[in-house]
This record gives sequence, structure tokens and C-alpha cells, in this order.
Amino acid sequence: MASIKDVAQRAGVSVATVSRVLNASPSVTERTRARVQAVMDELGYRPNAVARSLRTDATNTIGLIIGDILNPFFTELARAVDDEARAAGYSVLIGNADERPEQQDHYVGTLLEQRVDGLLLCPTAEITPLVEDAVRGSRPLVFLDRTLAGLDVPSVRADGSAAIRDLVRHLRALGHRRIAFISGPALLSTGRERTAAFVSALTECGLPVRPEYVEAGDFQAASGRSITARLLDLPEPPEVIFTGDNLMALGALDEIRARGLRVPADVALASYDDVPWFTHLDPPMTAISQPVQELGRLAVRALVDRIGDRPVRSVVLPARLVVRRSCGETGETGESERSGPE
Amino acid sequence: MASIKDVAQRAGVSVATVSRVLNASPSVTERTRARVQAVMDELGYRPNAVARSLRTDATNTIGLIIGDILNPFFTELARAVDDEARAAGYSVLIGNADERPEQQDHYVGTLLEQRVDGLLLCPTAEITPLVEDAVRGSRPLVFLDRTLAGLDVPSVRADGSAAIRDLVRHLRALGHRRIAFISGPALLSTGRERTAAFVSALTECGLPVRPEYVEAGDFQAASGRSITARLLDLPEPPEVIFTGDNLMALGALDEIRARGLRVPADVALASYDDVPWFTHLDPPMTAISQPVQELGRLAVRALVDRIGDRPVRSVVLPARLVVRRSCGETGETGESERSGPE
DNA sequence: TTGTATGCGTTATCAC
DNA sequence: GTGATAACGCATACAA
Repeated sequence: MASIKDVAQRAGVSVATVSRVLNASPSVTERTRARVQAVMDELGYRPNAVARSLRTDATNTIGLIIGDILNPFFTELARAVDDEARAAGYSVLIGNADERPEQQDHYVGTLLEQRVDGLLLCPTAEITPLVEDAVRGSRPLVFLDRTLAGLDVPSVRADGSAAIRDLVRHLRALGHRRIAFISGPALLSTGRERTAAFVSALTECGLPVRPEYVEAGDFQAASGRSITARLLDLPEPPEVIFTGDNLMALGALDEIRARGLRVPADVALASYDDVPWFTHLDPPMTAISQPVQELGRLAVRALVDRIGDRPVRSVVLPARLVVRRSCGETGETGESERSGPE
Repeated sequence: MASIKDVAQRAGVSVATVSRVLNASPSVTERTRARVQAVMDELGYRPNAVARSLRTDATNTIGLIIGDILNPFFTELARAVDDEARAAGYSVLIGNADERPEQQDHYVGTLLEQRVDGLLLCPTAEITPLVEDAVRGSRPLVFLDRTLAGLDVPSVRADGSAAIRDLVRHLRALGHRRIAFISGPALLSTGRERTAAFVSALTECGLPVRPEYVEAGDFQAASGRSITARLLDLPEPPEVIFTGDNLMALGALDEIRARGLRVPADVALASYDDVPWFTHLDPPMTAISQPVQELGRLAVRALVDRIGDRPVRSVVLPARLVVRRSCGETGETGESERSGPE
């Protein structure tokens, strides 16, 4: 590919002048600027970002490591991040951790080697050596969706506690008492928080906390299915199964369907996360919706601020309950939101 | 961040030796290798991929530009590409064209500037100047899923003609005669091919081709919805609506639901693409499934071959019909595949 | 306004 | 087996 030298030679100027044209320096005659530009077009010249980055020590790229690219929650998040980053002049490099710490580390490693200007991380499980390196090496880092305790890293995430409380109250009002929760891994902040919120909502509503009704999956469909099977095989199965994310809801549906059971007559269902197709289930799924767009937007802003050495503070946004009909709701045709207590 | 110089100095060797350790050169004593390695660990040294790439003229990355990151078909594809690429020692940079030619060009441009070793492109619409540049600049390029005529670029894609013929026969056998098709943009190879296959399948089955029953959407949900509305408002609405991709099926469902219509009693539905949640619709969606994993895998192999200057030929894989119950199928409890004529 | 020269971090070529 | 050193493509301080 043509380099700056080729352009310079062909335009009869020095490489410095070409560089000035590239960077829109004011100190260059319109006349020469035009000539250089013409040569660039003629040669189909594209500046070498690799060389430029080496020189300027900035790549104008940020890394985004998501938990699972097959999870619509994360792809929506990626989309929001990408849009906001582009608007801020950054390109986004997406890494798919596939919920595996070692694969997360693989991406932290390569993105660090690629010298991204900053890193957005949805941490998978525990603190890994590479993540510590990143923090230590003072690469701008922001946690997204999930957070890791014990590290001085700002985070942008949603808090579902209020929405979970709303959900439990809603279920209670519908007459349900035996509510099971398929939570996420205890190693993930999202897993822990949702479990804690569920348990405290239960007690708050005067419902007993039955240990056999709370089990941690891994945020993937298969675990949702196997745990649902176990729950349904209980001597006293739950009336409602609440899943900690949308993929485990898919797994739960698989199992329910395989057994020829009906929702909500045989077992009611609700899910954390809201995704487009939940609307089209029969019955439509009652769910907890996260402000995905905002999360992505704010995370990018926080990271860009950190890159620019401006102060950043963590942000927590509320999730909200979206009532549909998978829990035995009646008399309602559409859906409605409940943000406050009923 | 620590550089090769810091390591060299601290280990009491030259940068050349450190470089040799980095590249596992045999000509270095185990003793010094160990010492250098120790210093690297101590400093948390990560080689600068930017500098290395500048020197070696290889980034060990490939670019992947997909049509729409919110489309599960493309995320599955991205996942497959990522897995295969990593196995081959490459990192993948994902760009989301969002079905917009100018955004596709944005990514072609930045990925070219980043000097990716090769590019996997699911072309959005027509040939753009930048794509021509890429071809001209002889950057290894492979088309994925979609192809562009008039360019000497290998492609990896699925052919749905046989599956579409199977579908039309299947519908015919079920007694349907008025079948509408919401196709993709005529500018896309996938849009054109599926339309052509549909039309020829119709005639082959002795069914009339009614122009008002064939309209092109843009592969996004909104267009699926609006075209469905138009079809249902026709004096003689179709008995079956077949959508050209899964997002437009989502849009069609939105409209059908909004009208309080039932599938398949009021209108039958089938979709190109098969996605996990199709199983959980009521009734489950009859669909055409593409060999996504294989497409991703083969595309990476083709691109790696091109990068290595090995000869490459285009590959076309067959899609297949998956019969479920959204078209009025009866007496079947599960799903079944029809690869041949009935 | 433009050109010359230096260096960014690495690899590779040549000596020793 | 190891060490100087040039070069990759670009941006920039300094000179002209």
C-alpha cells in the first residue's frame, strides 16, 4: 500500500508537508494542500494507523469485552457502546469472553497489546491477573454491567433491587407464594446482587426463603434448563420460576415445553432482562428491563473522561419491572410498567 | 508501560536478546532466557503490538464487517468466525454496518487503516468506492453470506433455493395457494436470490406469481411490520407470509399481534433464518436454517488461505427447511427437517 | 510556508 | 550466543 513517502515524492513535497495535510495543519498553502490531496486520491492512499499510533501513543480505539456475544443483552449493549464511541471519535474492538475467565484474559491481553486507549470490561467471575495488570498499568478501565470488588475502578451498571422487589410484590398480589429464583453465578456482582435482592424482597413480603428454591446457574441457557428440571422435580415444586437472565429463561422454556407444561397454568415464569422476542411468547413474558442504551452511553463517556484524565464517578441506573402475562396476570391486554409499589 | 528497552536494561542484556526471547528464538541460552523472562514478569511487560506490526507488516488481526449486530444470524456468524480465527492465531475486529453502506464504508476504511491482514465482509448493498479500493489494494478479502457481482472476490455463503422450493411445496401440500414473500433489498445478493428462488418455486408448483405478494423490505423488523400491514390490508390477503429474514419475521409478528390475529388460523408464517427463540413461539416457527457455524469456519479458512497466498475458491452451502407448526402443520408434535422433495 | 531530522518499539541484518 | 544498528510510517521540533 502507498505510504506517505510515495505521496510526497509524487506531489513533489516533503513527507512533513503531506503529514500536515493529513492533520489539517493551518500552515499549508491551499495550493499545495490541493495538490497533495489530489495525489492521495489518485493513489488511494490510506494513512497507516499503526505507524501513527506508534508515534502519537494513541490508537483512538477502545476495547469492549462482553460476557457473551450470543446474549442479546450484550449485543444491545455493544451496539450502544459502538454508537456512542464512534460519535466520540473512537473505534471499538469487541472481545467475546463467552463467560469464561480465561477467554476474558485472552482479550484483555491482546487488547492491551494492541494498545487500546481504554477498556470497557464486563468482568467474568473473579479478578484475574491480567485485569490487575491493566489496573496497575493504569490503563483507563471502566467496568460495565458487572463490577469487581476491591479494585479502584469506576463502574456503570443497573441496579435491579427495586424492580425485583416490585416483581415479588406483584407475584404476591397475584396469589403466588412459592417463588423460585435461578440466579447467576455468585462470583458475578450481578449474580450476587439479584439473589440478595430476591431474598430480601421475599422476607419483606412475609414469604419464607426456601433454600431449595434458589440456585445459581451460569447465565447460559443450558443451566436454566437443568435447574428448571430440578425445581419441577421437587416434592413441592414452585409456582413461579424467576430467571436471572434472558438466556436461562430460554432454557427454562425448553424444559417446560419438553414436559408439555403450560405457562402460567402449570408454572409461572418471569425473567431478568427484557429482549424483543419476549413480547411474542405465549403468554408474553413478564420481565425486568435494564436501561441498556443508557448504560452503554454512560460507560463510553466515563471511559473517555478517564482517558482524558478527567474525574469519573461510578453510576448506577435503576432497572424496571415490565408486567405482561406469564405470571397469571389477567384482564390486561397489553403490558404495563410498575416502577413503584402497588 | 514498560518497553523492550526497560526489560533489556534491567536484565542486563541488549534489546535484541529480549526480542529473541519474545520470539522464542532457539539461539539464546536457557539461562539468559530465564533471566529475561523473570524481568518481564516482574515488570508486567506486554509487547507493543503496534510497534511489532509496523516492523513486520502483519497485525495478526482480521476484520469482520457484519450487516447488523442486533440480528442473531450475524452474531452467531461472528461467534463462529471469532472461534475459528482465534484457533488460527488471529484476533477479530468486528464492525457493525447496521445495514448502511456509509457505515460499512466507515469500517472498511478504519479497518484498512488499522492494517488488518484480511477482511471478511458481508456487503451491504452496492459496491462502494472503499470496497473497490480494498480489492484494488489487493488486501485479502472474502465475502461472507452475501456477495457482490463484478468483483473478483471469493465468497462463502448459503444457497436457500432448494430449501425455499421445499417450503413452497410444503405449503402447497398443506393446501395454501396465496403465499406472500417479504424479501430483502434487491441490492443484496441474498435479497435477490431468495426472491428469484421463491418466484421459480411458485411457478414450479403451478402457483401464480402475484406482484402484490412480493415486496422488498430491508432485513430490519420495522419493514417486516409495515409490509405485513400492507399485505393484510389487501382485498385478497395472502394465506401465508414468508419473511426473508428473522428480524422481519419479528416485525410481522408485531403487526399480526397488534391486529389480534392468530397464527396460523388467520395467517400462516414462515421465515428465512432460524433462531433459538423460534422454537418457543406459539406455534413454533417453520423456518429455513442456514449452516452458520460452517459458514463462519469456512470463511476464516478461505481468508487465511488468501492471506497466505494460497488459492481459494468460493463455496456455497445448502440451507435446509425446518418444519414446525406456524403454517398449519398438524399431527406433528416436534419439528422435522425436509431436505428433499416430499 | 516548507523541509530536515529525530524518535516512537519492535524485528532483522549484520558483526563479533 | 549476543550486541549494535537500520528500518518500518508517521508526527513534530527546529531550521530555513
